[in-house]
Amino acid sequence: MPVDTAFLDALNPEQRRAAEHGVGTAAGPLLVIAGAGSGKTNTLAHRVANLMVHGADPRRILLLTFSRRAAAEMSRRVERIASRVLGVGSGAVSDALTWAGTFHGIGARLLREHAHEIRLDPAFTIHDREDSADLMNLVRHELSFSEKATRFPTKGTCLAIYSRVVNAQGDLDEVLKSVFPWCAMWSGELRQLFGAYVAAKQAQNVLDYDDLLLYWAGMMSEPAIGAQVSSRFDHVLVDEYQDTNSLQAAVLLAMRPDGRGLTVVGDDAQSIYSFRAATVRNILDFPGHFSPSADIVTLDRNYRSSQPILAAANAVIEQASERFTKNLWSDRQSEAKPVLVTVKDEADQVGYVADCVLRSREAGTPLKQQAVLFRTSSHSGPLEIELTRRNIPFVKFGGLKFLDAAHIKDMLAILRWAENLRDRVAGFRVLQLLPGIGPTTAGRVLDAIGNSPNPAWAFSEVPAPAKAGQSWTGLVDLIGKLSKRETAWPLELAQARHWYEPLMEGQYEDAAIRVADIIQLEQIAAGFPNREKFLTELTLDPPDATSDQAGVPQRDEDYLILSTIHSAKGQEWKSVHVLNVVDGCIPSDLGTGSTHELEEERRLLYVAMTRAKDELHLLVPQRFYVTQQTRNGDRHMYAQRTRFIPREIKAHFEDILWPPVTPIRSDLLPKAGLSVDLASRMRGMW
DNA sequence: CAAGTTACAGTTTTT
DNA sequence: CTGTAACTTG
Repeated sequence: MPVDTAFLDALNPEQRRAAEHGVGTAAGPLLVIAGAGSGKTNTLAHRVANLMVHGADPRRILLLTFSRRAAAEMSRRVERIASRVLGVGSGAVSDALTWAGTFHGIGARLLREHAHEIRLDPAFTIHDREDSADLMNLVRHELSFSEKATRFPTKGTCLAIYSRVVNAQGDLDEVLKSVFPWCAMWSGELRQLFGAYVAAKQAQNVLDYDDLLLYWAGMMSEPAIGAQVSSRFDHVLVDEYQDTNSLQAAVLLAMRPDGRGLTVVGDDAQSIYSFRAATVRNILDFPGHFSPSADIVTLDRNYRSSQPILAAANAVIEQASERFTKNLWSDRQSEAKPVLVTVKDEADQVGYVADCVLRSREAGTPLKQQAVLFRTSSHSGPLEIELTRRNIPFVKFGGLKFLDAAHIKDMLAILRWAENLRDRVAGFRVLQLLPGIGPTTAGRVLDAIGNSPNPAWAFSEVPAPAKAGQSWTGLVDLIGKLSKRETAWPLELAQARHWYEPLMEGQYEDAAIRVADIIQLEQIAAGFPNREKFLTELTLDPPDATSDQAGVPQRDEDYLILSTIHSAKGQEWKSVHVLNVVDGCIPSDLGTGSTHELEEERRLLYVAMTRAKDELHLLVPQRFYVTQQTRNGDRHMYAQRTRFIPREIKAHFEDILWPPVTPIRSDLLPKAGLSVDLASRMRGMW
């Protein structure tokens, strides 16, 4: 049957090649190297649509993206293209494209569906990083490692080591030597700790982030089950492949051992997640995994940025010691070079950004089309204050989240404990909400429950601890009801709130605000079909924006975007400001240890710069505030322009000083000007 | 011995 | 504007 593929005419030849690759017959593996702004999402969406036009079943297409937001965007685009061509009603396509999500999210779903085959209780709950660290801490104390004469690594470090070993599929001693050399002396203890940690997770029926991948990989390595799982899909497409780690690659290869129907898309120049064990080797080694090896399509035409912005970004990435992709090109001519703005300090930096944002808005660029990016979340603090002062609405991505607030975590812990009474971290938190119950008592109660075959019953039988007040019976009652699912979702939350509210009033001064947050949580909960889905999705992909008004952004209003560079991945704006383009921030002084880390910082600047379409401002404060770890407290530091923009490439930028200085006539104030200048330079040397 | 209280230091990036 | 450490109190 002839198929109408006129919709592919909108693509350029390379994009079209990617979209049409191996359609119809069983397609061989395909690697798409897609530079920044090269229409990657669009190409992938066209490919999916084209597969469907040629008869692929959307329910048998697995689409692995890096966030739920990216998955939603992809579904939306596929929907728009495919519904027109296939002539089906609105929503029909994206509803059928059900297997779109992150590796972790898809892993969780597959594990629940196949739980019985791998002897896993499908009611498992998922620990986020902090929960995992708490459990690690519990185990660490049980093994008395906290009482070592020389300091044992903290819970966070222990978890980081564990996670690294799992995700990089490495050997503990190797990982210690290369990434955590200062912990190498603890190798034996760590091994013991991790063993106990794994045992604790299993006893409590909880999985951490890494387990979602690890169990998935394990499941795939059982020939019978693996074949069954992979046979559920005809096509597997992976976005942002440069940011996957070795464990994810193993899962992927197990899903498509011969590479049939497999497409991966990525850009090694934008690899910025190696701290999460992502390895650029994945994308480089991809073609060679198969025979014949995978086809490669390179998209190097940039549709996003103006030529001068692109030239500057290329100049930055060109200094990288190792590179695989070609320079991007664009025919979006423009006179405006990116601007390198030198300002005195952070206060001026913030003033410049606010002025500039408002000016652009007056000139017709809505706030939503503008973004301010920064290396670390805390760098935006002063800006947030200034924006609030000037009444400029904004939404911040990355950093502290709605879910991180203590009262929200309390509520979620109640739900999670009810979902899985063996989840010790959740129970530990909930029990200690009661006045008079501390770690020891909570631990005793949990022991009584955990050892019982019927935890819910065991909990109702636990004698009320002497010091716990009347709230005790309330809690037993609440957990009983919730775990028996006597209340319809999402009313459970209101029920939990009624128990929690009085306790909160004793605990917090601002209880009223916090109650409002919880009510907001209830609204979010209403968007999920049930408790399990709610808890799973929320831990795997928490709402990542915080606005000045806590919670969700005001829908209709215009607002400025603030984002960490990491969270800006895949996005674009007309005008972009990057804060603190200064050695110590970019590269972060924590990231200059190895050339490996340094190269990643360089790519980070590249990613930030390539988000801009028409206007790009890099801010260089000469003096900035650091919070010094130990002695002397906070102090100012004299900063230098980032080493990634050396003198040789400065010609790509327009250099300006702000606020503009009116030239001082040298015959009037020569000495004062000179001495100030020298003094700061002297201090700047140290 | 366990809980509560106070003091104090600490802050990359994220599924 | 939080988590931990040391101290005080029941």
